[in-house]
Amino acid sequence: MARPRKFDDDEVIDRAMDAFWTNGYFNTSPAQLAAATGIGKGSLYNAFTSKRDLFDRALSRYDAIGAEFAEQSLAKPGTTREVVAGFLRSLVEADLAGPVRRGCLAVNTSVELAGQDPEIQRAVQRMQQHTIAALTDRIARGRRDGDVDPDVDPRGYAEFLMNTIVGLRVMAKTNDAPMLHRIIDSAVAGL
Amino acid sequence: MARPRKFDDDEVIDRAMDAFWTNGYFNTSPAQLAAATGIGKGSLYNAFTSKRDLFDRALSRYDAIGAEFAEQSLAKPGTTREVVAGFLRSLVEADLAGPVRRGCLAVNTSVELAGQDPEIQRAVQRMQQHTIAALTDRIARGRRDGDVDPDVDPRGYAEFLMNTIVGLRVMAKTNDAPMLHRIIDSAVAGL
DNA sequence: CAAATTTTTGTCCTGTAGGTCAAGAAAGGA
DNA sequence: TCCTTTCTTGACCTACAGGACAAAAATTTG
Repeated sequence: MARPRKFDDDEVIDRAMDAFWTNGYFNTSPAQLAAATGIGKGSLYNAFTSKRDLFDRALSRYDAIGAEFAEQSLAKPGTTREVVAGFLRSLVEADLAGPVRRGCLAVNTSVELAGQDPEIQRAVQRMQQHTIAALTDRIARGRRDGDVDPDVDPRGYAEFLMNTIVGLRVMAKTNDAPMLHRIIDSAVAGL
Repeated sequence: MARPRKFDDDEVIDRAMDAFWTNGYFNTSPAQLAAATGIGKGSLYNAFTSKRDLFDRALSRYDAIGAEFAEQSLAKPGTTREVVAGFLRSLVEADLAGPVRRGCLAVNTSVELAGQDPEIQRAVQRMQQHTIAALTDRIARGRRDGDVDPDVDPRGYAEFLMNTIVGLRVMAKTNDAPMLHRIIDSAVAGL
C-alpha cells in the first residue's frame, strides 16, 4: 500500500525517553532527539506530531516500565518492611549506578513542567497513583499477614512512602549511599 | 569618578531569583530577566558576567533567606514535634499559596542542574546542610528538654526530615493540602 | 508495469537565546 | 570647564530551536 517505516516506534520512544530523562524537556533539542534515535528530524516529525507529543509518549512508556517494576519488586518474598525497604533501596541504587545522576523522569518532569502545565500535572498524578496503589496493596497484605501493626493505615502510609521516594530521588543527586540508606531505614520504621 | 549605577544589585538579584524560581534556569531568557528586573539587557551583562553568574547569586540569596526562615521558624515555642510540624506546614502552605506552583528553588535547581554540574551540586549540598543543621539542633534540644525520645538520633532524624521536605515540595506540585498534611503527620510521628 | 500512498532526506524558514559592542550619558576630579 | 571613568541604551551578531515542505524513494494493489 505504501512505504513502510524503517524503524520501530517503541524503540524510538525508548531512546527519546532516555534523552529527555538525561537532559530534561527544554534542554533536549530536536537535533539531539534525532541523534539519539538514529532517524532524521523529518522522520521524527512525520511519525510524531511535535516534540511535546513525543515527550508525552515517552512519559507513558516510563509509567508502564515503572508500574511493572513496582509490581515485581513488591511481590518478592519477605516481611512488608523488608520488601518495601528493598524496593526503595533498588530505586536509590539505580539512581546512583549511572555515571550521570538523572534521577526519576517523573520527578524531573513534575519539577520542570507540572507547575505550569495542567496536562503534565495529571500525567504525573497518574504515575504517583500507580505507585501508591501498589504500596497500599502490599501494606494491606502485611496487615492481613499480621506483619504490620493494625494501627497503620495502608493508604496513608503508602502516601507517606511515595513522598519519601520522591525525596530520595532528588536527594540522590547530591548525597551518598549511606545517608540515603539511613533515610530509608527511618521511613520504614513505622511498619 | 564615574557614573553610578541606577539600580540596587540586591534588588535585581531578588527579582532575577523570582524569575528563575518560576521558570527554571534554562527556561528563563536574558530578555525575561531584563523585563523582570526592569533594567536593560546590556546593563545586566555589565553588572553580572553571565546568566549563569546571575543565577549563582540568586541561589546564594535564596540560601540566605531560607536559612533565616528555618532559624526563626524552629525557634518558636512548643514541643519539638509541634515546632517541626509547624515548620513543614509553613513550607507547604507557601508552596500552595501562589497562583503558580513554583516549589522550592533549591529542589528545582537540584533536579534541573545538579546531575550535570558539580558546582551546582555543591551549592545545593550547602543549602541542605543548613537546613539539616537547624533541624538537628532543634531535635537535640528536644532531647535535652525530655521532649523527644532519647533513642532518636538528632542528625539521622534531621536528614530524614530533610528528605521529607524535599519530597513535599515536589509533591506540592501535584497534590492537595490534606494529603500533604497527612504526610507531615506521618513524618513527625517518630519524634 | 503503472498508480497510489506513505517515508525519508535534506533544505529552508522564522524566532529567539545568549551575548557583544559602540555610542552617548552621568558622575567626580584637575 | 574639560577629562576620565563607568553606566545605559539599543543595535547587532551568531547559533540553534522547532518545525515546514518539496522532492525522491520504497512499498502494495490493480
